[in-house]
Amino acid sequence: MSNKTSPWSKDWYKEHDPIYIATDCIIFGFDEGILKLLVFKRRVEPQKGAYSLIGSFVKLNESVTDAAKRVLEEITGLKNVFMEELRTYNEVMRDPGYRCISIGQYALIRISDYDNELVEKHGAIWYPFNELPELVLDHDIMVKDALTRLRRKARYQPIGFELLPEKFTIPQLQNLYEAIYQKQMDSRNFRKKVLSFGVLIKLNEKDKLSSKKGAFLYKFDYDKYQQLVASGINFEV
Amino acid sequence: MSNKTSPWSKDWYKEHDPIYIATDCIIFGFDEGILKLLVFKRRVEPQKGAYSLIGSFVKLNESVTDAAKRVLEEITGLKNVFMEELRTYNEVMRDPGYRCISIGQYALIRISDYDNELVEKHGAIWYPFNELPELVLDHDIMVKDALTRLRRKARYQPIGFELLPEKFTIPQLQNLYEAIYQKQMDSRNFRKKVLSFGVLIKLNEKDKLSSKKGAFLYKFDYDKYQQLVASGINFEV
DNA sequence: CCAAAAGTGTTGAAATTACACCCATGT
DNA sequence: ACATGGGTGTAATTTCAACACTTTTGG
Repeated sequence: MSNKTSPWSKDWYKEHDPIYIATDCIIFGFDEGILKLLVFKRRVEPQKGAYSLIGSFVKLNESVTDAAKRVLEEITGLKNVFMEELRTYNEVMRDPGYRCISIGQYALIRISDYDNELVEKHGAIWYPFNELPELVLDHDIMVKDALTRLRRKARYQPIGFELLPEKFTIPQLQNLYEAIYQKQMDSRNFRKKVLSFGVLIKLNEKDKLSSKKGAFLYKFDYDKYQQLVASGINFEV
Repeated sequence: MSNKTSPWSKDWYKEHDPIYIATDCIIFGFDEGILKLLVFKRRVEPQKGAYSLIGSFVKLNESVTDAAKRVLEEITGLKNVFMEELRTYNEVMRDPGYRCISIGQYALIRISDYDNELVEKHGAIWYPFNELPELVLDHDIMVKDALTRLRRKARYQPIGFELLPEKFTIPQLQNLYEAIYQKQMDSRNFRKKVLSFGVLIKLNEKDKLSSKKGAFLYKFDYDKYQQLVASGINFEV
């Protein structure tokens, strides 16, 4: 129990059952054309050596969102990442330690930004999505759910940008979508579609890392995007 | 605290903060062309007389889903209703009684089926969606969230059928969609669309309640629907 | 000069929208 | 006979999917 004084004058609900609340983060990254997930190798018993998602118990005086932000910053050094609640995992016996409900949250991070030293210090590892080890408890299910959500969400909201550096090329964006949906797309149609939304700003710079010709860099126009959303636009990719 | 014996040999998480968990149900019904919500007038202090959603604390030995089913059956007499988790409401100070996280769940029920006596006995009332009174705590937000979800969900999964009687007419179905989306639709296009999915079985009976000519009754083909979903079909309405 | 990735348009098919009249029947 | 809601088809538009070649440049 936190040793801060409680902001409630008394506990009106004493006759009910309190339950432990945890939050587990399904953290996606995108690097070298591969979708990756940040997992964590347990260094203490029980289940030492087993892989799990990154998570934490929720404290009495913090919201679930704050708890997730806290662990995320602790391990990656990043603030202000895109994060969204997935669902609760609330089966009575899901956790052998005690009754504990976990709230899954998935996060998208720019893999170029994170603090590698911090990540290693905490025993966290970026795993290619296709080569994930088995995870503890119901964390495998959480990962599956998160991918499903990411796929659905990316269809009608341009969240893909959260996984790319601030400046990116159209082919990079296409690679990301191909990694998310695990299928090839036609480059002409893809370009046409994403440009048609009018939320990409073409820059006067080229990225020459992946080709001799070089590809123009773009950035995402958040303001324009907000306007369009407000006006009720659809963003199916 | 429930006085059953705990299925856990010991509490491994003693040093963490337990929190109360509640679940609140956003219960939609459809009656006489109007989308309705089942709300509840508090008959005890605090906030006696205020309206709230129907909810319950989650017990140590029941899942959140079970808790929601329990209150739903208690109040409507119905089992096996369509219900789905919406999201958690987890702000630290959302409940002045004590730290309590609520898990919102929305349910769709056939308004023809519920047990009216039970509903009245519990002080519950069907309110037209457009005339809802103010609700306690953050329940107004839950309702708003649930409507948003219902609208999104109804676009790609035929959950509308959950709100209609087993046998229904196409005009009834259209009325429902018009109530959900608050806009008029073209009857020819609507009919074409819903029939094109091939999940409606036309019956040899007519419903004559709303017209002299009478409209053919249909029922929903759950098996066919499952097949189509398995084969990866899209159901945008 | 050549390998490798970037960039660009057109065409046919399919889906979506808009739109107006006849039908059946209870009163 | 008439008012009421049920039922039907077609044409115009838009969106989507398929498809291949030219450009640039570092090595």
